[in-house]
Amino acid sequence: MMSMNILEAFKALGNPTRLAILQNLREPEKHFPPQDEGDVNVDGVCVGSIQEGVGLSQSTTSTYLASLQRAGLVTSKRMGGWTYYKRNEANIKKLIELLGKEL
Amino acid sequence: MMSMNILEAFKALGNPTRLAILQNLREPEKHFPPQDEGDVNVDGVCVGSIQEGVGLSQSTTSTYLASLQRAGLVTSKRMGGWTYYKRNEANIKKLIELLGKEL
DNA sequence: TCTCTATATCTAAAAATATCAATATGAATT
DNA sequence: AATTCATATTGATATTTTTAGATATAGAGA
Repeated sequence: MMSMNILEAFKALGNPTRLAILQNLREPEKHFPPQDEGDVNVDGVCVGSIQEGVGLSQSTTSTYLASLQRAGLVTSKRMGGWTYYKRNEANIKKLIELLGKEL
Repeated sequence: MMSMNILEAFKALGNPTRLAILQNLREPEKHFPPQDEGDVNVDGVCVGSIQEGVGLSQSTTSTYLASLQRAGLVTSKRMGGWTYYKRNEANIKKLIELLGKEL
């Protein structure tokens, strides 16, 4: 299990789009359309759907998701041609606990 | 009382120096020298002492402190020629609670 | 008033980030 | 194998952040 790093998490979330992505992923079915393959609640949301939500280019969206993943805030799962991203709830919880202690 | 903004807090703390300043201010007497006027625990720490700790220029240190203050994470008090900065514990608590709910 | 001393602000340069278009990759299908 | 679709990566530019030096300000004391 990844050990969370406060600074890296802050850097990733200090951007309005990346913060919004993580927050929207709290209630996937509320913010993203249903998917043919993969349940948004179970498997995560594909990059294309996330891109529509944020209104930025495909490449920027992909880069942002990679950044959130490096910070340990989301996980990705490849299924066929799609990549599904979802929140890493365990790490987010860990981060909040860490903040309570060290911030 | 200022209402905390998650994004602004993340932006301010997504910098290693600013994060370290806030963390060092948790235990002022452990990280900063005693002051002739003003108790580091009660009144806060003057800019000069904070600057020594971070090893950056006076102007940068002052700018960083202003940024932390705009984000609601510290307060400042002017006494004579010195400005003393201390943590805004109420807002920091509020921020952590907000993160627990909204992040 | 003149001069220190501490801090804030202004200006400018260098470094990092944001962002997109183009291209590459990889899986599924024809 | 050629095509298509979704995503990742690369290359390039625009914007923001970082950072320091110079200057301004304000209080304390000679």
